[in-house]
Amino acid sequence: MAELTNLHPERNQLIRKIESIADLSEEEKQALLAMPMTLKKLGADEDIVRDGDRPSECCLLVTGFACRYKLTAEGKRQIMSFHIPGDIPDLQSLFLDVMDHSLGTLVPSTVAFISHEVIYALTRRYPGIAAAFWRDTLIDAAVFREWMVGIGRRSAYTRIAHVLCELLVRFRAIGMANDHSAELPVTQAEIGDALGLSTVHVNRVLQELRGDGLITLRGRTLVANDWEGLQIAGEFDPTYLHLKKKQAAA
Amino acid sequence: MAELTNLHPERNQLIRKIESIADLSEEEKQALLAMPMTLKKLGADEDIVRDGDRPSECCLLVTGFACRYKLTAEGKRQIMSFHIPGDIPDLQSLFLDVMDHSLGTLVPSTVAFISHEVIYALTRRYPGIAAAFWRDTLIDAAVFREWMVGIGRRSAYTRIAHVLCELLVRFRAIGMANDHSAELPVTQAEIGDALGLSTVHVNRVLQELRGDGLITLRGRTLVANDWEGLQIAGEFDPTYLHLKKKQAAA
DNA sequence: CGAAGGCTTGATAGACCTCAAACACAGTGG
DNA sequence: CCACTGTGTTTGAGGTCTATCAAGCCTTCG
Repeated sequence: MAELTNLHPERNQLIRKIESIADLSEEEKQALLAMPMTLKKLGADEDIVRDGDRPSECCLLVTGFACRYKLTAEGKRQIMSFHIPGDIPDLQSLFLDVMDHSLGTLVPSTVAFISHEVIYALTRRYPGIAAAFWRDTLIDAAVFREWMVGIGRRSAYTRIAHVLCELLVRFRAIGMANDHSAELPVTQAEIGDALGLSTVHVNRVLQELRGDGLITLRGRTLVANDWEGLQIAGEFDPTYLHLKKKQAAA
Repeated sequence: MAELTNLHPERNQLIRKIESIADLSEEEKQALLAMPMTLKKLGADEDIVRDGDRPSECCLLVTGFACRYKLTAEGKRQIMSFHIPGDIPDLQSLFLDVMDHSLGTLVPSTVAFISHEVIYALTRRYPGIAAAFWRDTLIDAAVFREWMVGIGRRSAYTRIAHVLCELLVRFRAIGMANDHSAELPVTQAEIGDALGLSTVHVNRVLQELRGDGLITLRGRTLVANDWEGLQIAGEFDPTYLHLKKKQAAA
């Protein structure tokens, strides 16, 4: 993934992401780079698509950070996934006409919209792109499964260690983390909404993780002081991310 | 879906299932009916594929009941989905080489194995089949999302009411439930493992649901005495199942 | 009929929640 | 430059939902 043209930084993000999970031919890469898309800037905490919508385009996250979430009847929020630049968080809308959840930004972000028809055409013409996109949605589901185990069966301590591991690995895969440190784009409340915990409890467990020497967390900067230990504490095994070899752990 | 040939009951299950979520041309139906597959009978609580495996075939559930699950380090089990006849629970193995979870039966079942190559060939030749299968895996993910909300943010009472609703609707979609009653193929322990609850607590909440006149449960027979009320109690909205119109609620 | 699995019940404990308030820090505006 | 505001973090004190442990009971089925 060395020399991507710098003409379309938003497309390069996408290529980098796809190449972290699948192989593309040169022709397929060119086709992706040529996709028509319209850019849009958004502030923090803005919805991109809402539960109940019937979108006719998919959203590529170019910069920033986003999440998918649902609200319960009593107004509680469950975040179901975090998304980083290069992700197409609502790719599923290609075949599921009604949104069964919402997609929103967590920090100021830029997104690119690509019409369903363009994507259809691409997948019809290039089986490799279809396979890569399908695989992407399958990995999505794999992450849901992993989170479900955490929320259902693991302690708050383990769960929090686990997301921190996941975020670090995923940031590394797109070059947004050095070694074992990264800028966390999420608040403690958002971590709570993702893991089914209260903000207060997240805060206390975070202190415990610090006390155990696993992490330091100053401002938004997360450092895994003991990467090995953090993985063990979080029962973290990156297999479920289905990254191509190199990108994985270490 | 009136007159399916009775020559291959295992294939008809599949067609019925696919037709509950997508449209198939006559030619595509014939292609599915012609797929080579090998049948196998299994007892209760037997694994079909295991975490870590690299399967070269997919499994079609013909009769019985199955679930996908993971075990935590301490040996706790999280069930991530239930599967009914017609489902292909490990379709994701088509593009994710390593299993990140296990698939097992809950009652004596028959399954049919279809090689990945056969499915590849079919999806390459028939875009409609590819779309239907892709859509199936996307619905899978939609169910994961819904469960995540339940486990993370809803009370045990709501969660249990919710699964009961889901099971009833899905059984109805394949003709295995009359009105608002069905044979539950799961134990209370399994419901607990699916919802992140202990067996004891499942039992107590079930009694509460009975006490509130929402259900009766004698042996394995579940009756939703108050279907409306049960849906409200479970905050159940079948949209996330993405069934084609007719099959949905009522 | 006996065994085995599943269901039910009671008592106790603990993980995590809720409420409430104080603190820290960054950005805004006078 | 310094109050002023707003978000996010931290701390304290209960409270509760759900887990765990331990029996007893009921079906089902060989």
